[in-house]
Amino acid sequence: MPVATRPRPPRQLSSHIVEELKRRIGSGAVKPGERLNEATLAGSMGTSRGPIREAIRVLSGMGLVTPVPNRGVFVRKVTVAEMMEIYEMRALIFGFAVERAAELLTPARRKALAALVAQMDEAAKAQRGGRYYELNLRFHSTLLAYSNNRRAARVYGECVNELHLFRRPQFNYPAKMRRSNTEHRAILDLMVAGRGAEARRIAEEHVRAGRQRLLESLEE
Amino acid sequence: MPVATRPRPPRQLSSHIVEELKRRIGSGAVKPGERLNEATLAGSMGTSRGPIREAIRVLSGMGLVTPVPNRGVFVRKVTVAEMMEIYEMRALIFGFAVERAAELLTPARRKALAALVAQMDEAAKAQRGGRYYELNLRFHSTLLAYSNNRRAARVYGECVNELHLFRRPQFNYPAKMRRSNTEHRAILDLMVAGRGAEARRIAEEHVRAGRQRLLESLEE
DNA sequence: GGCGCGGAAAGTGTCAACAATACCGGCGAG
DNA sequence: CTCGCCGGTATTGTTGACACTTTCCGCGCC
Repeated sequence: MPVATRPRPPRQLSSHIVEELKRRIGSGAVKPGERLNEATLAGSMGTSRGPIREAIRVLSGMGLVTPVPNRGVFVRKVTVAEMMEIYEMRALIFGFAVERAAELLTPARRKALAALVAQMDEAAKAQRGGRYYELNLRFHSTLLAYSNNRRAARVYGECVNELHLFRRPQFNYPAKMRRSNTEHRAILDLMVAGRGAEARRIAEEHVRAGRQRLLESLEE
Repeated sequence: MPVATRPRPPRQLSSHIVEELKRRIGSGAVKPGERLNEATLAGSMGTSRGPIREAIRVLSGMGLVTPVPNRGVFVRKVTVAEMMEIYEMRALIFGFAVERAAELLTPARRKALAALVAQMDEAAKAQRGGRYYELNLRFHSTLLAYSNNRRAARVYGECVNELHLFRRPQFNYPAKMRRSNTEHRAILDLMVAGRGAEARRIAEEHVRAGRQRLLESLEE
């Protein structure tokens, strides 16, 4: 009986499996193009194939995996061309969100963003790439939240998720972190100054610059 | 044996169920906020609950329905506020796509778009609202395809899907159709003239104008 | 030696039954 | 009369078993 062997109580819903699978895909534990074996996953999750299949269908609806009839589902393989397209969408939406967030900026929000930038400075100084990466995600998603457009935030989140695979090993060099954070500060300053349109332009360039940095690191 | 009683061979995959459910939601056969009963659906589709559940999970991943643990899934209720947000996204992405499509315009593509505009003129003259609606969707999705950014096309398609419920009963008045198509022609003309940035601005306004028209028709 | 070909193995697609949970009555106490 | 308790019922969550398809490997044939 697996009752005693499982520390956590039997999960109430298959949504936990979705999270676990997203984590495995995002962390690279399962690589793009790989097939998800239902029986194996069921074994490793301590459940039956039913919930696994349902979780897989959720991922399929989100476009993270592509199902092939009678052959199984394969984790989405993001080509470089697709990556470029996704980055363009990210730039577009992020720029939009920055301009909106500038219009809707409050003192509290301004403080929260400034705090994040300061923390990123510290992380860069301490050469803590992982921490910077995490704060960077938070900074961007916070801005999206401040745009008061949940739809935009959702789409942006999906783009970021799919770029995870490519972006993980970035930000190991302090120079890159500093340059990136300089752009963050420029965006925030322009927002505070009420120059939303300019902030938007810088924000778009910021994302495109990130794409360029990633592209160069891929070609090595 | 159901072999002889079923005209179509037993469906190969639950993806047909997904299509059917999307159709039912899009056509208003099941209304927003309504619960999807697995057993009932299974009966009406002539299948078991398993495939139904999987199809429902796909819709859940796409955000068309929201699952509540132990209570079932409910079709997404789009509030007016959310509709505004989605329209903003649509305007943003459509404008972006128009500018890109202008850069990538070829004679063949130009002809295809012009043909659609001409057909919409005919539909408007014949007061065929349904046909105009369909052509209108095609015109927009064609432009998205011509932007050569599949990601943008996908997100745009999702937005349109969720707006379906609101937009269906539009375009019953010839005046609205004509005005809408005038904007289409303006966009295309600017694209052909190589003035992509202006086309983009008009395209954004075109979507926002559609939103405004819809908003007014809702307040009656 | 290369090429189909048949059959076993693996894996997905489907189903019916069981367990667990939430809704909906009525009933009694305060 | 209202509030809380308590069964009955409907519905979701989960499981194991079975059918079907694809894949792969060894074998015989050309």
